[in-house]
Amino acid sequence: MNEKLPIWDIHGEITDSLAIQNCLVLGAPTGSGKSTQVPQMIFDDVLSDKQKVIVLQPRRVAARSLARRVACERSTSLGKGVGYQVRFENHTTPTTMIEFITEGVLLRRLQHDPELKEVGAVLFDEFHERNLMSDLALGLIKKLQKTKRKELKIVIMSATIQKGSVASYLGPYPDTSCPTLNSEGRTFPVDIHFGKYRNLDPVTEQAAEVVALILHNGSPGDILIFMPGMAEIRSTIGALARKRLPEPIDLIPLHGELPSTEQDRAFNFSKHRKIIVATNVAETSVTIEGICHVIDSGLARVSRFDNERGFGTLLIEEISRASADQRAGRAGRTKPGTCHRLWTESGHLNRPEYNTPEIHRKDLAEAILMLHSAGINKASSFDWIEKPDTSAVETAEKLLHSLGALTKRTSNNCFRLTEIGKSMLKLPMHPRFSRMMIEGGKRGCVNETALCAAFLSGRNILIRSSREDKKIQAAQEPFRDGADSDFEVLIRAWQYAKSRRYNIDDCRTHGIHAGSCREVETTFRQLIQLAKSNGIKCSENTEPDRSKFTDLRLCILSSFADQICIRCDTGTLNCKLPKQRSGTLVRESVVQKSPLFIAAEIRQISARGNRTKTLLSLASAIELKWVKELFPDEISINYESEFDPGPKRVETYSIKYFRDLEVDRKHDTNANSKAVGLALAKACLHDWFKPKSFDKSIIQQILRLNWICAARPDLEFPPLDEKAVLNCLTNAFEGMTLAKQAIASNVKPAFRKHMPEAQWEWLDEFAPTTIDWPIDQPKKLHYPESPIDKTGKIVPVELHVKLHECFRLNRHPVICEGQQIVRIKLLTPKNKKIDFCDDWPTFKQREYPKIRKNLMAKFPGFGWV
DNA sequence: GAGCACTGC
Repeated sequence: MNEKLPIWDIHGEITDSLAIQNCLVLGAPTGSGKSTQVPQMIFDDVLSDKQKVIVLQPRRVAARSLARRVACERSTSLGKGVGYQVRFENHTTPTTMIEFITEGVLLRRLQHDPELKEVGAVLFDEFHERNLMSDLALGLIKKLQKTKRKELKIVIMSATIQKGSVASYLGPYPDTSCPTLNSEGRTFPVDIHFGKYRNLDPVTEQAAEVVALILHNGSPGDILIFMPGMAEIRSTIGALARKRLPEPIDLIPLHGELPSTEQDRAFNFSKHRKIIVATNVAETSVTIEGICHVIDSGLARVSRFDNERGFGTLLIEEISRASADQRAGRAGRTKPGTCHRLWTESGHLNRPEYNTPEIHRKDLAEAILMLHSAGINKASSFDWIEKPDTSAVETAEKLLHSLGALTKRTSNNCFRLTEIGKSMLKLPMHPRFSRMMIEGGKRGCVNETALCAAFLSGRNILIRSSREDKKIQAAQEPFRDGADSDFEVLIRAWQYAKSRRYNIDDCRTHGIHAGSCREVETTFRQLIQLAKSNGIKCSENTEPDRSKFTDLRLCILSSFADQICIRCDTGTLNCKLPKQRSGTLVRESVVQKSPLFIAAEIRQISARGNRTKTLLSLASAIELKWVKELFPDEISINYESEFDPGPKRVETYSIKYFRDLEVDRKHDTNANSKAVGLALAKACLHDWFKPKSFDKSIIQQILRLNWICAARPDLEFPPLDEKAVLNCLTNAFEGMTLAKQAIASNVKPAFRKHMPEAQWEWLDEFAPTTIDWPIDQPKKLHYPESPIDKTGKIVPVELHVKLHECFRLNRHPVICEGQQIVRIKLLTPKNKKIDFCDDWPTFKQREYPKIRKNLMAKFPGFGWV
């Protein structure tokens, strides 16, 4: 034990508090010693003998190194009194009393040992990170404490803690929080500088500028720059290389996809000042000693799950204030430091206080399946620390249902675990992948599906090649040759790496990450072993078999059916997907020729100019007949007729749909004459052509009828709205296929049939085409385009007439049995508008005298009275 | 003329 650490200042409070209460929230920043000391305090001073302490860690490295340190402090060997378990590594024995384990391990353990009988306390370390798995684990452990293990201690340890929220969640009664204790950290002060104004230059340039400033000021110490991604790291390094700096520097990129040998450069000694340009890895996963200055772009790529569309997005977002503080803290580990934030102090206040917890950002399918294994079949009513969105739960349940893991129960609207679901739970991965392996068992290709599952759950094994890496691209060519699936490329590349015993140089020249390939083998072996022990048929030879590659693609189809893609054309890589989604196949995919494929990976990313792009990757060519075989009930055929504006004719197709996605279209000669007429009618309304007979008189008829419908709804005329017009035209065009025929046709009889002849006669009475006039011929009436204005009033019918022709008019003209006045548009003798008039006698008396003189002067000889 | 953060069973 190390009693000099700050956490020991509150040792008594911790032990006293846990002696009377079973929950404790402990706020303690980095350097307080909480992760190493608190587990020991609880084991030594709180629990009775033979009760184990479990310490949950979000990362394997942390679990490993903490266990080593604590074992050392207690002078025991690893696995005896103190141990750790992470995936692929178990350094615990029945005598291990303090266990550091990762979150996934705990959730797996809960499946076998749901009561955690030998455990006296569960400690959640780094809880502020709010990983989905730790939220889920906490929910399950809390439930356990409320039911079968009332004496079980729960301790939440966190650097920054959302005030009160965890404590009240764990509170013994509603509205009563569990105790909260705080400890001091042991770090040095960091001087924070904000931008003075909003700088619109790229953050990469700004960061380089700040580096130059620090160097010119002569302030010593290494510099850590936070950027959102690889591209930005590259351009920051470029910007720095172009700058004239007063001293030689060592420029080091640092991100998760870098091979570990290159990552080590950040930790190794350098004779020059180190400038490390890093992604978020350096915020939590990796700690570099000796950093004195942090330059923070304030940005990060954040993945979110789009529940509507069912795929992930990876967009650049502004980090939270808590995250910015965490980044700043990286400058104060060895001595006082500085942090330069490339945003303003007032902008800082607009940022969210904390990052969005994973439960609101991730696909919940795996978590919900785990809840089912704990007997909780209604995820939405589970006691989460923070409830997931209803839509997220529904999306996940739908996916699990479509994978066959859940059946819908009729009563209660709950889902229930199926036998398939139970065997899926035995495999540690996303339900989609486990479903694929189970299908592999049926089709005799477990090895191949397990390998693909390993690729999907691990890091990318191929080095992402940029433009200049022509050599690497050429070296990868043999893996790509003749492949029908991007998984085949990965399998061949992995086989190559394995045959070279993961030699780093051999792999690198072929564009392969040796380390990632090694991990794939470990995962693969674990999956095969689990499959075997769970009764999934495996072949003895674990080498991937080329003759199984077609079956493999069938398995992929069965578990990714909702990610079926069809190419829009051969010229572009644009594709359509079910649910009205679309995306672009990645250039490097080998599936360039197949019109139909499955994309095992879909994600939306930020593209140039604030746009986003949906990328389809890890593609596998499939055949339409496979879809019919696997999903016979989800294929439908529709006969559809469409007007083709090229040849100006209607073409008829039989169209096959998988769900709502068009997957096939064939010309069909068995055209339905009504459907063809409808297609012509639609084309006509879209102004592709106009029948000669569709003239002003018909349009006037439509306007008159619609006007009377609005003015006199009591008369119950049937309106000629768009739908009715379409119907009339459809009838008129029935039996035709060419625009030419339609143009020459007479549409009038079809419109006449819209209502009985007697009704047309009434229409002439109520809404006549003309109105009698004291002199000359009757005058034409103009009916409005839309009979009702914005305020809901009837728009009057208009009469366009020269003012001097009105003098013999005694009464204002009316229509519709005298109920509606006609609005007169008064014109000069030269047809220029003078005014509107809704009451002629009054106009004549009041307004006309005012304009008479003027009219007389301009237009003499028109008998102005 | 374009395009990818980090974990974990």
